[in-house]
Amino acid sequence: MAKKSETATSPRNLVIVESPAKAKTIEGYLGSDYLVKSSYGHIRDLNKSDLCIDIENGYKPQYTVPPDKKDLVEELRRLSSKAEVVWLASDEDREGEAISWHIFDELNLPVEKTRRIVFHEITKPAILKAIETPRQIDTNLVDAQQARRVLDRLVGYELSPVLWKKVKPSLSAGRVQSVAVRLLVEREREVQNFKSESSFRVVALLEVEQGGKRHIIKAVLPKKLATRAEAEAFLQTCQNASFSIGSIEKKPAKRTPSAPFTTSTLQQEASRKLGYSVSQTMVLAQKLYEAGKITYMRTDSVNLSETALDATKAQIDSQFGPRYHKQRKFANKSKGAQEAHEAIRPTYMENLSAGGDNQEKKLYELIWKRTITSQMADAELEKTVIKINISGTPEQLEAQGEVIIFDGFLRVYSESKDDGDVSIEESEDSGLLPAVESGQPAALQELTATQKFASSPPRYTEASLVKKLEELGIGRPSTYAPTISTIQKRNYVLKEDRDGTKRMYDVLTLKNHQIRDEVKSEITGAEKNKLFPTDIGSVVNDFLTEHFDQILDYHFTAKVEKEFDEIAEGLKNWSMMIDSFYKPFHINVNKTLEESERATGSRLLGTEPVQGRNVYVRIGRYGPLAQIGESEDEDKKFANLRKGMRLETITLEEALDLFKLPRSVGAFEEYEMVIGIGRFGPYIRHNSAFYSLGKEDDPMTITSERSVEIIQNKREADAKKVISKFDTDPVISVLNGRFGPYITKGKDNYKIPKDQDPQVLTLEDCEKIIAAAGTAKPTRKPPRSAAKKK
DNA sequence: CAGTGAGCGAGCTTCCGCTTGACTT
Repeated sequence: MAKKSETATSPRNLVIVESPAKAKTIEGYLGSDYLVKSSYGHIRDLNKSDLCIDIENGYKPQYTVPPDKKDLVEELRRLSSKAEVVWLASDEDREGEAISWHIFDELNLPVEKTRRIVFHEITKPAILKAIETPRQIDTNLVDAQQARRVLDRLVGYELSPVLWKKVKPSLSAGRVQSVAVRLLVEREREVQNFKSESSFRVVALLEVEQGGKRHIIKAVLPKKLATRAEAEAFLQTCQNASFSIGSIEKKPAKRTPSAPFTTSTLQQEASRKLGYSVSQTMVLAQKLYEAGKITYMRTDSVNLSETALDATKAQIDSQFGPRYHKQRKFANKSKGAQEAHEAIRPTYMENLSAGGDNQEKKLYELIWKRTITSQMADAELEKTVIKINISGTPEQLEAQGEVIIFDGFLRVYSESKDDGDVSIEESEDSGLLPAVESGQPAALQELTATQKFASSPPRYTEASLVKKLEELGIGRPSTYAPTISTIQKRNYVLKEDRDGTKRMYDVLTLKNHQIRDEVKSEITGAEKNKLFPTDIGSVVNDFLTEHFDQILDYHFTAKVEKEFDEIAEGLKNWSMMIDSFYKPFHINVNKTLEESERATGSRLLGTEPVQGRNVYVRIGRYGPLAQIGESEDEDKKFANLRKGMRLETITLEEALDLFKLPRSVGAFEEYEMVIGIGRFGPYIRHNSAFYSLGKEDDPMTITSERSVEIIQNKREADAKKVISKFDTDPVISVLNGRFGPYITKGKDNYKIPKDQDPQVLTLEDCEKIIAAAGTAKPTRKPPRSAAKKK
């Protein structure tokens, strides 16, 4: 590839796009008369440190070029002054139009040499066509973006300070993040309040004869039995009944592939199939994009270019045969679809594999499969339903079978479903059923009625939250991942695993005309990588929903989006739209600041049994706490809530238990041993030293003897810790650590080379090792506190 | 690191949506 030098033959045309990877591709299509540069997104914005909106003057925004964009803007200024024509080729959506306008405005480009062009796929014909049909900057669309920008700034920068005063410093609120947190808080409450009702599900195994062979059919009773008594009665009816095949029904069915990936569906599938977090998926996709392997990864379009459709067809024809191909054009549901990009797809369908490491390869494979299958034929199935008669009751059992007649797209890929999307019936294995005849007898092998508990609505994962936000029209492909990380950074939300609890359930079995009764156990409610609202998240949410219900409304974004569309169509003036929002909003902000109580999430749990004083929980300066007595009382007592405890769900008993620690378990070597629970778990304090309890020790019941044992074990381990000390240099010593022997000097640690014996190292040996490591970075302890610092 | 829990209030924090780098090994 011949590299163009811009100084040698200064090109007459400067094209500015948003992304450098895109610039590189396009330059290849356009020949030497064109220089293609990237703006790297927006080149200027409202300054962070201030509101930067002139409320008195039609909400005029004050834009600044951020320091890290100064050089870039200067370069674009220089190149554009030399060029004869500047082509502004940012994306064809609201933000893209604004990016072009900001460049135009900031660089003072003369109108006569400026052209606005757009294309929604990066193919040569699309680019050339765009060049042939330039237009002017659409100022209505730009105004719609300014309205969006100004509204978000006003909401974020007026609401957040209310939280600093009324809840806690450094908190934040915004049109997108606050609704995301609300979804989680409300779902968590649904889960907590869920009363799991149980019913009995009946499954029968029946033996039939067909073609001289015996087959087992699995059949279910379509309706669930509400009570144990009903289940028992049903089994009794079946106890001496005879079974026979009733009707047999066959009907064709089909399955249809999904549309190609958008940002949100890619995040969901990568989460379900590969276990990637939302941000992990984006980082990997970015690498594939930069390497030219896939199209742009931040898109809400399901559209494929003509080029891509042709390439996909060719690939299917050669790999699977023409019968497997079916051209499909997918359209976006939202009518105001801002189709700036294509769907996410491989740039070259003939690349079956791509990506630097294993994770990238897996993601690429997912994208390739999803793209290919979107253009493949339906899978054709035959569904069979066999009804089974029971003598002595009109109830029938039902066996379902499904046979794939033609696999179609299933040959490559089957999409997985979110939690809760799959009903129990669908998830059952339903394969081929034997070719029985109506009236034929069936012999009951076994019939069970199993108690099943209804499950609560599922907690959100990162990806399912993104899905929900997208459904509500909240947030954009470029912000899903950052939003998810913001609400975690603010400590509104925690992503974690939770252990389930044991639950007993009844199983009634009918076999050999005998009914047997069993109690079995199962683990329920275990969660992996789910989002849980924290106490602070819930308190902030309740405060905001109480005082700013308009902003927290799930349809607020949809409502303002409609107005932005009207601005874009020239039907509405943007600053008037903002004004009619801001005036009442601002009054409400001031009213809330003046009138509302501090939000602490305080709850009165009950009274403590000895003196009958009130027991509260609330958020204190250092987090959630329990309190005995009134805040005015001199002798009130406090205790921290422990990890996993929540203001909303803690009981009086659990709160009272918190006050039982620290407690003394007697004396040892003339010092008291005190049991407590600190930041790092349960401990024994003895002679101002701390000893951690083992996992098997319960701080409430641990004995004096066991405590002494723990202290002595720790002392022994510490004694083994020091291998050598040197009198001449007390800073240096050889120690035994978690990862084996090492040398320590002050705060720095050094590895001991494998060929040296740690036991016999002299001070000189140590100094040599340190000097050898000298220029290299010493192995440091992981910076634990770094994340907590502000 | 194993506490604290308010208070005068300095000076700080904060939004959403475009897009990638990089102090070094």
